[in-house]
Amino acid sequence: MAFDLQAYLPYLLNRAARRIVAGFTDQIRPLGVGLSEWRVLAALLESDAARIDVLALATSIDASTLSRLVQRMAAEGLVTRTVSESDRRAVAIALSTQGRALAEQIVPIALEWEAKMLGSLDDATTERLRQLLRQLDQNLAPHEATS
Amino acid sequence: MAFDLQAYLPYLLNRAARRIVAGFTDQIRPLGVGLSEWRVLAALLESDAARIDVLALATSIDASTLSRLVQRMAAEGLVTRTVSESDRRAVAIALSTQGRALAEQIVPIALEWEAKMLGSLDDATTERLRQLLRQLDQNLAPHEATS
DNA sequence: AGGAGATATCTGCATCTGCAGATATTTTTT
DNA sequence: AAAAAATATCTGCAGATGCAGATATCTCCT
Repeated sequence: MAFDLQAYLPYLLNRAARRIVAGFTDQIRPLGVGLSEWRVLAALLESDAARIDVLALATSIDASTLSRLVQRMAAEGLVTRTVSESDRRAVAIALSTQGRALAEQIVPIALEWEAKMLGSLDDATTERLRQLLRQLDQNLAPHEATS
Repeated sequence: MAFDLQAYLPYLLNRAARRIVAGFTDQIRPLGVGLSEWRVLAALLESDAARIDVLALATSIDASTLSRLVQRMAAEGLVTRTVSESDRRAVAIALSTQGRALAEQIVPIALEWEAKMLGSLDDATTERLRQLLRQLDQNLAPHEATS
């Protein structure tokens, strides 16, 4: 049976993904955050006061996981949790001053790792890669409800 | 602070990877195997009677995880575990008849998902992608011991 | 041969994660 | 307005995973 795991694209994709997660995570651990925390911080840098479900979408983290994560981050003083006025089921998550400082401290590290991952690829290739990854993601999207 | 998580390559890489894992895993679950089991089966299709550490390298699964995984797969009758003659620390893992049949049953499903992921990309682009992913992986490799 | 160090695997443990099912609140139906 | 359905978050649970530290065996040096 002909099957070459080492040439199988989903495997290669996973391998590269795990690799960068491992390296980056190691580097930010001393700052007291893991990958998921960083994703939340990064997402909040863009749109502050986001709800859990919005954050879940932005970070690709499951809402239940995110719920617990955000609780811990709030306890650590990185974010604030405020019950929404208009919808008391919802919680608005925002960066605290400390959280923002931490996020801004990590951004350059994240960019370093992106650069390290890309190595000597030129800008055009990088852009092509970004486009390809988005395409793959879209091809795999649960279902295109062409409503 | 300018940072766009949605354009950040490591994130995109992870997202695509998780997506295909989720879909593929869902599809093979009825067969009683998860992603890791499949990786082991696939690796064994190529080089039978591999040791744990070799399998760990081939599948990117941690040796301790793999140890437990292989024990379970042996209990399920998918693989055989044989203490090596020449080195009694080592264990040779091989596909059982049943394991091989299962592996060969999954191969076409795996290829389907690869195709689904690639969508309408032509062969040249696919090959380019494969090359890029390998490049990224190499750029991130722990350390190039150019011994 | 005897011991130090390397190697292969296994076990303990602590964490992360996601699904399924609660709970609380809002919106839509009737 | 009451009931039904939808929505946002949270909790219970059970499995996967990886690191660190055992354990067993082998290799090399003296």
